[in-house]
Amino acid sequence: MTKAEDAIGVVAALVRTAFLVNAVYAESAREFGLTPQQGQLLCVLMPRSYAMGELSTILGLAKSSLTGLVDRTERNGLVRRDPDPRDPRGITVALTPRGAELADRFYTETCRRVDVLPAGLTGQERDTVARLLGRVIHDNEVPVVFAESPPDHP
Amino acid sequence: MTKAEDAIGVVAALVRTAFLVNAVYAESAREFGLTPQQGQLLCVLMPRSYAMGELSTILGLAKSSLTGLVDRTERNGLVRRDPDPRDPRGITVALTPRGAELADRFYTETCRRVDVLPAGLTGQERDTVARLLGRVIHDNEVPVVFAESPPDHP
DNA sequence: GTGTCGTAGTTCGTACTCCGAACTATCCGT
DNA sequence: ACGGATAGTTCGGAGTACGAACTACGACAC
Repeated sequence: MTKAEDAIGVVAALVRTAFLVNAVYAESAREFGLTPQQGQLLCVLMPRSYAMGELSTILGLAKSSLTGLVDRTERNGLVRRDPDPRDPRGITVALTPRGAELADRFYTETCRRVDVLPAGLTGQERDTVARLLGRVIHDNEVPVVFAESPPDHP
Repeated sequence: MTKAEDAIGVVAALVRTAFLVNAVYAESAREFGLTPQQGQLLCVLMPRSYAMGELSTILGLAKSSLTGLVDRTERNGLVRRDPDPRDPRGITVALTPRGAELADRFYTETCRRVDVLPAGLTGQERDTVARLLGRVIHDNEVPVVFAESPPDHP
């Protein structure tokens, strides 16, 4: 049984877990020569490419912020801007081959690192956490900033 | 029952929850005229003051990064640098009255906002999440960047 | 006492993040 | 063809973060 002094409320549990996960995410990105934001961009683009406006919504950034992020990531050769054939104003951002390869490696390694965080939980407890947080994510319409499975796509 | 397609693994659940909580935290800070980092600094300092080196460890920042953060927060009149009586080299960072008042309000409001995220869960489910994440936090020795209860102190 | 080494914080230069306001160019409805 | 929405970019400014180099002091040895 958990001692009373160690008990914690949902709110603190969520905030502190977020802090932990962020730190791990940032550390993982760092070792791939990525900033957390650039890593996140790569992860979002793994399944498919998006327009700037879509990315802006998904990542929760102002469009002007995104321009810079894509600029820098593009300069690193990881993403590419393609014109949208249907609308001359629009562009779509896609991973370059190098970006896709790096995204895969970063994603895999980050999964590995986050996976060990709940190492002290039983398989069933992990499932419970996944299921309950899954509901929270669903209820709050959290965008897919981190996919469930890697290149599981068709 | 959750549909299979909605099922999610622990890793993605943790990463996406972190994303959600961060966004809420940042939004809350913003409305108090704080950056997330400054808000976090205030929250850490709520129970007591710390030396720069301690803060550096707690927040996971390089000491040089912390100097700037404390500088800016100090410039805003929210924290104060006091000399450490026991060691002329050291200083301790403490909340000013204004900082303490703002920290309280920010903390309370942020709690309120994070608290509604798992609104779709039953009381028991919330307890389960709190207990399991509490173990993860404990196992990974996550510093108290966000306290359990507000000014619960004597 | 006087080295010498470690520790506490700061400074400096650099790169990145983020925003809002203003701007350009194009789409779309009338 | 006009006028209002929409897609992205540019610009200026504040903040974040790091490592390397530096200052100043404590602590231990001799």
